[in-house]
Amino acid sequence: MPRSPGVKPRKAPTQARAQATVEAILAATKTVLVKDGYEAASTNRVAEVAGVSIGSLYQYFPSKAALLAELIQRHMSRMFEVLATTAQEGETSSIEEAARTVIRAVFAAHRVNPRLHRVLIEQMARLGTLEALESFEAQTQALIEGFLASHRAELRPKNVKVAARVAVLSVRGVTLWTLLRSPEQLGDEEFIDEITEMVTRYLVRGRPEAGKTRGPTARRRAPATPVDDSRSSR
Amino acid sequence: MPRSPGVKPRKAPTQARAQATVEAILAATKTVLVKDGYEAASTNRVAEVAGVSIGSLYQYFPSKAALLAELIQRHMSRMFEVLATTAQEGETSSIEEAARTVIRAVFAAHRVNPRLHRVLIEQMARLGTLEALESFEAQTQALIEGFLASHRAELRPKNVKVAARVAVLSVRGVTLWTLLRSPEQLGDEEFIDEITEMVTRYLVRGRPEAGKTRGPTARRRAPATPVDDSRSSR
DNA sequence: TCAGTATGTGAGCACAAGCTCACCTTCACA
DNA sequence: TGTGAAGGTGAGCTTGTGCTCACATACTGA
Repeated sequence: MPRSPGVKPRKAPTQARAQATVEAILAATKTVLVKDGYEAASTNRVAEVAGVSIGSLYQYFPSKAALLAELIQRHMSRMFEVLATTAQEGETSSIEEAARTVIRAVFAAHRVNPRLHRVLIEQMARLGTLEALESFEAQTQALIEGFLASHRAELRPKNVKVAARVAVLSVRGVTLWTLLRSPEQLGDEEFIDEITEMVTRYLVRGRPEAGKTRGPTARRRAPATPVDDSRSSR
Repeated sequence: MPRSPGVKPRKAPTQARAQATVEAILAATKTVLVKDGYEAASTNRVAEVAGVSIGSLYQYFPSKAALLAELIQRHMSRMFEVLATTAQEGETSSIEEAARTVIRAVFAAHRVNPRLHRVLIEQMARLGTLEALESFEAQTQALIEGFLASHRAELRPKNVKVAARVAVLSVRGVTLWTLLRSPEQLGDEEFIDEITEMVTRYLVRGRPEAGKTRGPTARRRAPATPVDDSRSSR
């Protein structure tokens, strides 16, 4: 079932003009994807919205899948940067603090243009093995493993590798499933805190009963969603 | 983007002969889905594999989506039964025991024909709002909430509703993401134990340092996968 | 036995997708 | 200033889809 025939860009644009064309195509892909979903996002439609001829599109992307692959690729890179940055910032703080920061950041990242995220995730599942994804997953794994290793004193599980795997998979699983099934919860601070609590309790040694209670957990809301999800359709 | 036009069965088969046709069609759908994925699963193909004319197919299913919807529907029902049964069995045991049983059962259920599961999940994401799913989600929520409420003495989080939501979402998220990204881990007992540990630590009050250590956690394997995934292709 | 309903058939329609290719335009640079 | 490469065009081919419909056959019950 996993095919992925010619998912790589056909040729790289060298002139600025061509670069602009490629960007226009990708931007149009996003737009159409968000507006009409994957099914309706025909290459002809994308080209039209990009204000570019269908021929030009196929000059740079050998197939419709390649379009998606590139988008996913870029998305993953940005995601990893967010992770790397926050993880690095948390290098000196406790596991709990770091976990909170990272989880917050991940949720926040998914609040940006959730509709696009959704489509990308669906397609990730569909495209099967995609090196971009594999490598992202591996990098993330390594990153968190490194972090946990450097906090071994505080860490409860004896096996760092397993701990990292569980933590990464959980957060990713929860984030994506939340995005798919109840995206509005992506901004629910109480929910985010609870996820943090769960992960922290798993990771940290000798956690007291009440945890670091962060004030009354009245239903707070995350700061105004940084929506890039402008002109959402329907 | 979420459409779902005519996803309900067109008419119910009354004679046994017709019932058989419907079953053949659904079975063929599964087969084709597993073998060739969603894209390649054309209605013509399904009818052919089912040994039934395309007209008959459309007699009972108004659209291709209806086929998927029925499959998902049935799948969800079975899933809920598994949950309900194990949860009921665990009614008298500790949260930890119950959690372990339920999580084990869920993972086991996903080890059966993972390829089919995968396609169904992908389509779940795509079909958007599907009452079957909503209702399943709600029922599950209620079930776990009930269980936790009846174990309030042992429960750490003050808010039962939130606790249930977090637990359900986590387990579901992890299960599905594992299925999608590393299905081989569905049989990794150590992994399952760790997930259980995580959820338990979140749910249970005053958990000791080492937890109920279940012997050396050498990499054990789940009992031979109960594969119905026969003649898997490629 | 036989009307009337339930079930089953499959050629083929309507349509739109992905993609090609023969051709034109713009650019870089000797 | 001219030439080859890079960039861009879009009519239209091919393919295969989801699905309909006019019809044939099997079953049921009076």
